[in-house]
Order: sequence, then structure tokens, then C-alpha cells
Amino acid sequence: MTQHLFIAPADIQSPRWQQAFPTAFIAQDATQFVQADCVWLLLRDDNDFVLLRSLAQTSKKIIAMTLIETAEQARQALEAGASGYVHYLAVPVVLEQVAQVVAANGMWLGADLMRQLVLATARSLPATPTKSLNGTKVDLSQLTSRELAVAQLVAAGKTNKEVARELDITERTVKAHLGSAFEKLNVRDRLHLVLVMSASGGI
Amino acid sequence: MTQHLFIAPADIQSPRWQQAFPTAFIAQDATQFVQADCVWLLLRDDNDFVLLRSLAQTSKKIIAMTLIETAEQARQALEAGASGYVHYLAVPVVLEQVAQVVAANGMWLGADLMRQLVLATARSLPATPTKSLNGTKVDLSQLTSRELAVAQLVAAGKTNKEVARELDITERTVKAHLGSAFEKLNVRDRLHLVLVMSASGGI
DNA sequence: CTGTTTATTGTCCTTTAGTTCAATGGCACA
DNA sequence: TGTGCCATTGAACTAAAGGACAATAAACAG
Repeated sequence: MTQHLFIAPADIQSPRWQQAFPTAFIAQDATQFVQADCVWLLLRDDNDFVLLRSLAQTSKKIIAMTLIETAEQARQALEAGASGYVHYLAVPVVLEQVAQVVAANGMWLGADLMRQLVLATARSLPATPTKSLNGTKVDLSQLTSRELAVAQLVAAGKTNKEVARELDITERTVKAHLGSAFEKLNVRDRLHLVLVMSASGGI
Repeated sequence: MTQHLFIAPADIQSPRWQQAFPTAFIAQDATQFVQADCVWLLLRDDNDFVLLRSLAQTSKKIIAMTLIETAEQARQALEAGASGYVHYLAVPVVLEQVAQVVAANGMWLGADLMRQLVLATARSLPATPTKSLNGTKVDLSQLTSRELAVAQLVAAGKTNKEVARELDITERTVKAHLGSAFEKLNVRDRLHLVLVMSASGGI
């Protein structure tokens, strides 16, 4: 059973916390934090961010709560190590959902904020190649269309034979495209290919 | 009861879909879509995005599935109207979570991808997310300690020979552990292993 | 028209991966 | 003291992957 700890000033607390998690602790500081698995921290000023950062150093899950949801505060909270960002007056069912997602190593954001954040950040992502396992650059845009098609299917777990069937070419051709993809991306085999493809950010 | 519909080519389907939602329809096109409340659509090429956009015009919830998670594809999918973006080999517990979040008008993104997006704007170095070994390795918990050790090294791109050297055992023993790990996790080879491990947050 | 890139395929070969059939020793639990 | 699980290894095998060394054809730029 996950032990939840809510940290917030006495005058900014919600009965929904206890409704969602009947066994939860509710406190005004972090003194009890060792007994908790999941800490919900109300963010108001910079001091709270300091606490958030130090709590995030531990292996415990930290969820930031806010009085007013803003994209910028969400970004800061997540950057400081929070696994979730939610309004402090969220209804119990939402709180439970947040807890579930976070417990599963996920990250939680409200839909609107998420959309906003994703659309904003992803668009500003430069097409910078990420580093491959051996330290050299990897850039999927170097691949021809066929090489990319083969690489994607291979990286999805297909065998050469399956890729060949799907693209209606021979297995030999699959190997050819794959080989040149390996060379261009500077990886040694299909497993490293899937690692760099899932680690890099550009299709 | 929510009716789920999974749309994907016959050769890129996962038994986990039916495991997560026993009453789900699984189809290769969108003909049955009127009967569904929640549509899971595998994205491969531009045609799939066209379909996604038209499905998103309806009031139904659309979740994009991918062979390889990338920031850019995620952005496009969400922009096109998807409410979630998830790897097609995600384990049932993750699929259920996605469905729950989406059903509650939320939006779902994998934690790694999300953190990547967040950090893209925040140029500072974050407190690295401590990925506890007792997190959500639903599948991985079935493995013995040696099987897990081998599986993790293999999923990091090591060959059997390298794993053998590292663990100071013979290559034959590596194969033994790996074979039983395949059986327990119900995957057919090392590439699917790395896919399900990364899809379930195990690495 | 010529050189280049891309896509396609072939054969032959070596190396990895993975399975099937085992066996041995340790350790915990009833 | 069995019984079962785990770790370890072996031999022999099939299948898959990947490289070496090619060729042919289409598309395209200069």
C-alpha cells in the first residue's frame, strides 16, 4: 500500500486528499517524509521549489500541486523532478489517477497543459542528432526512404524475412538497406539500431 | 463499458491489446469504427495521419500507437487530435492506464518522451529521474535475479558473448537465462525483449 | 550524354542467436 | 530426506544476421 504525504499550509488544504487516500498523512512541512512513498507538495513560492528539488533527490515520487495551473510553472516543476503537476483542488478520482500513473513510473499533466507543452516544445526541438552508443552522431535524416522504411520495421521487432514480405522485396534487399543504414548511423547491429532510433528524436 | 477498437495491419498486432481489453475489436481498417468509443490507431505512414485526423473529427477518443516513439511523431499525433501516444507493444497495465486517463478527458504520453520534451525547453540539467528497480516492472518481476541481469544487459545492446564476459559465466549460460526470460515474458527474441522492456519502463 | 545516387538482387561466407537434448550442484522447505 | 527451484554448463543443431564482392536498372543532375 502506497503511503501518501500531502504537504501544504493549513489554510490551503483540500478534504479531497483524504477522500482519495484515506490513509494519507497531511502535514505543513516535510518532517514526516521518510515514512511516505509518494509526496504531494503544494507549490507557492520559490522556497517550495527548493524543497521539491531536494525531495526529488530521493527515490520517492513527488507530485507538484498548484493553486493556478500555468505552463511555465508546470515546466519548472517537472524540470525540478516532479512526476506530476495537478491542481490542489482536483477531485479524488483525478488524484487517484495521478497516483496510479506516477506509481507506474509515468508522468502526469492535465490535458490542456500537456497539449500546450508538447506542441510548444516539440516544435522548438532542433533537428539535432543525438549521440549514439559509441559517441558519434546519429541522424536519421541521412537515410534514404527505403533505408528508413526498413529500419523502422526492424526497430519494431520484425525479422528480415517479415520486412521483406511487407515491403515486397527480397530478404537480400532488406539486408542491403539495413547494412547501409547501419553504416550511416554508425551502429553495429539491429539492436543498437532500435536503441538509437528510440533515443533520438527524429523520424 | 467502453468499447475499444484497435486498428493495425495484421502483422503488427500485439496480444496485449486483447489482454488489456478482452472485449476489444481488432481490425485492419476503420470500417467498424462507429461501434467503438475509443480507437487505437497504429501510425506508420502519412496515410495513417490522414485517418487519424478524420477520426479525431468525431467525439470518439483516439489514441495513437507507434512502432518507435519520437518527439516529432508524438507532436504530430497530438496535433492531429490524438489523446494519447503510446508504444504498440506496451504492457496491458499501461494500456489500461492510458485508457483511463484518456477516458477522463486527460492526455497520455510516456514518461521518458515527456521528460525529453520538458527538458528540451529547460536547458538545465535536471535531477536525473531515479528509476527504482521495484517500480512498474510488472513483467520483469517474474524473472529471477540472473535472468533479469542478463535481460538488462542484452536490452542495452550487448551480445551474448559480452554479457558472458561481464557476468563471468559462459555464453551457454547466458543463452539459458535469456531463453527462460523469453519464455516468461512471452517474447520471441532479444529485440522484442528490449521493446517490451522499454515499453514497460523496465530499462 | 555521362556520372551519381538509389533500389534491387545474387552467391558465398562467417558469426550470432536460439532451441533441444541433456547433466550437475546448491539451497530452501516441508 | 526428498522435492523443487535456481544457476551453471555441455554438445549438436537450425535459423537468422550480417559482411564480401559483386551485377542490373531506373532516376536524375550537370
